[in-house]
Amino acid sequence: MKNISKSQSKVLNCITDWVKAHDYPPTLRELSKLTGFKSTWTIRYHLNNLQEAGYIKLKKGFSRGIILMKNVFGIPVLGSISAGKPVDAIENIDGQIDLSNMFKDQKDMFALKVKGDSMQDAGIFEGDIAFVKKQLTAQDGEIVVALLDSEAVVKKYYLTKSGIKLVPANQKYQPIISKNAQIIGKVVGIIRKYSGRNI
Amino acid sequence: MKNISKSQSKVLNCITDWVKAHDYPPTLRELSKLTGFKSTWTIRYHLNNLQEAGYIKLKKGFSRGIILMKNVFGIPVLGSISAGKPVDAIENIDGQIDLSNMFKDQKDMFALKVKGDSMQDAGIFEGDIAFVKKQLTAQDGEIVVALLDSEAVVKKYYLTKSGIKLVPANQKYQPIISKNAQIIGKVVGIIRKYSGRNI
DNA sequence: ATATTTATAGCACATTTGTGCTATTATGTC
DNA sequence: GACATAATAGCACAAATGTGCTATAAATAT
Repeated sequence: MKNISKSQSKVLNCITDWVKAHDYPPTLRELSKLTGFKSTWTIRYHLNNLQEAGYIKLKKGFSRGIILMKNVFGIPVLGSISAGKPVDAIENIDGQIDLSNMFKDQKDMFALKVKGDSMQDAGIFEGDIAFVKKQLTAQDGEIVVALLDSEAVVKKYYLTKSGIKLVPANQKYQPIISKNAQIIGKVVGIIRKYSGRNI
Repeated sequence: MKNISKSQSKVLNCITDWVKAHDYPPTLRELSKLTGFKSTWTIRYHLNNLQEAGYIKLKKGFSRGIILMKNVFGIPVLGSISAGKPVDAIENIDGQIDLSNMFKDQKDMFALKVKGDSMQDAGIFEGDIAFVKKQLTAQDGEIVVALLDSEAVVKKYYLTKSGIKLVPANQKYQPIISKNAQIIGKVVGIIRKYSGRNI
């Protein structure tokens, strides 16, 4: 991304602030008030430049037709932290996590609250939220959600001659081999929150 | 939430669809086209009812002043899955995960890509993204990010007479006691993606 | 069958909003 | 200092947009 002038970043910051607060973009005149620039033309001037620099996209003729390119709700991912420097030193930022886009493809996705400790050794604990992509088949070694005796279980999947083998990641439990286990989906990710509720 | 009529849910669905596609709410006339209702008054009629039912909030005088109460980008969380019934049977939905709001309080938050296997037994693996809330102190037993010899480490925190004790969750590694370890923040959650990149 | 409520349409109007143009002020550059 | 360029202001205007009102159709109750 090109670097931008002071005025341009002022406008950009006002847009992101507004979006954070309202969940929708501002109009030219709202930006005019926020930035202090008294002419809508000045705003458009900067908006056009911001668009050329790749920071926003403008929809002609639409009110509030400003689309931010950088996701507002992202969280910075730090690559490394070194002593002395403050944590928010920009140089260390490795990327930006956009939680909204983290598990896109959402129409074929659902989430499941994990019960029990059978997948403990795979780092999936009781209370974790598992993100599941709906599919009826799986490949060996993938972690799946399967329907077994009208109960949903999270296990590792293997296909054997005698049927589907569902392997827990915990020595306390035994693998299950079943001919009528039904695969519901594949676990594509998990999320865990250490304090407070997850939902 | 109150239950709503067929027309009302039609309008609501059109709004959510629009927001998913555009990232900002529609105008009355755009909704008119989407729903097929030919009068803007009809739209307002339903919008007012949707507001009373608590599904949206209307900002008077603002163009596109519709605020959705349920987060659009949420993923349904299934409480239980039972045999026979299709996965998306609505009755099973336990809640809705709103990833954007999952780790709010974002100005004091950052994320960190976990390196190494020292927290393996706590279910934190290499490659996981840890969400960290910036703070300079911690309580016994909490998982913290600490600065040790100009390197950031993720460990369990304990305070002892001889200094800060940082305990890994892996028998392969030994606890570290240090007088000049500096707490950067507390790990409030983790997220893991099983295939593909995380950022 | 009649009355009442609910749902939809149509239209006029004031306000909001993006657009286009010209003028003025700063900021450099030679 | 003269000149060119960038940045800001002001204003007029048409299109978009929310608001308010009345009329009509459909559904429901009496």
